[in-house]
Amino acid sequence: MARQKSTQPTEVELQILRILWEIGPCGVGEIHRRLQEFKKTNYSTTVKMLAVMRDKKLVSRNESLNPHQYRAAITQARAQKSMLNDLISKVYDGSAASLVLHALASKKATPDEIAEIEQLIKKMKRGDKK
Amino acid sequence: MARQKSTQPTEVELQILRILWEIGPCGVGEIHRRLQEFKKTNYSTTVKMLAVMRDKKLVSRNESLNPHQYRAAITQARAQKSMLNDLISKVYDGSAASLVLHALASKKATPDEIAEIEQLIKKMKRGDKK
DNA sequence: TTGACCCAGCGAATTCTTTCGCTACCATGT
DNA sequence: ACATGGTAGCGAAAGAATTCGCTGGGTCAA
Repeated sequence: MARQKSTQPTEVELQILRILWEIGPCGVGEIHRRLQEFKKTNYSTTVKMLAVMRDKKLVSRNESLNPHQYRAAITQARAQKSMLNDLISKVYDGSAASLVLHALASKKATPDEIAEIEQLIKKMKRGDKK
Repeated sequence: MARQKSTQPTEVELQILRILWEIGPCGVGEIHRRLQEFKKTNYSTTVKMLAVMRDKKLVSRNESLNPHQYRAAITQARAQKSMLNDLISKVYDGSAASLVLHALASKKATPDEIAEIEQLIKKMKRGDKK
């Protein structure tokens, strides 16, 4: 009688994934060193988290190398989409549009980014017409 | 030596908040009944969750009424924004624009919503110019 | 009064998450 | 051979989230 595992990566798992996404496959040492930049946790903790994440299939590792080399088992884009869809359904009642409005209103995008968004919207409108 | 409280409402808390946002202030019974539509948890559980949420200031209640009347202590818009910003910083490296692109690409918006988004973008561009 | 029923709450149990202590295995240099 | 330092892992502890059992309060009708 308790809670069920979330389908999404947790806080710390996400921090580790972000490191792997940024620098690519590497050993525990490197991951730990990066983690230290904003967390003061023990080396054992990092090793353990990686073990847990292996159980959850969030990372895989190559044991033939020494030290063992870890790599993210999911792409950043896929994780982002998954978490975004989660948020949309759980907090925005499935309305992606109202989320977009909030996002645009609160954080300002660069002109380039705005242009990109406009392009996408044009494309969507064409798609709708047909 | 463990994890720190998240600043965001949890899964169940969110479900309860959504009920309160939708139907407005009400007693535990009503909340529990709505909750049952997609969760088969005990009445005690609902009461307990509301107690926890009161500790966290997510809800408040009026005890002079009988049964006690609960109301959300945060608005839906505020919660949405807060969780959205969380997601942007944690998973999108602070780039609201790339989140917007994902959101628009994966979920389709209605023409009306797209028009609204276009309006906002126009407004932003004018703002930038000045 | 007694039973049925809703309301309220405490404290414990369970599961997930995060953390670490302790142990041990290599290398490499002294 | 022995200390040193990076690597690896297990098992336990602590905290957070979620669940419920049990208890006791009212109200209302038979």
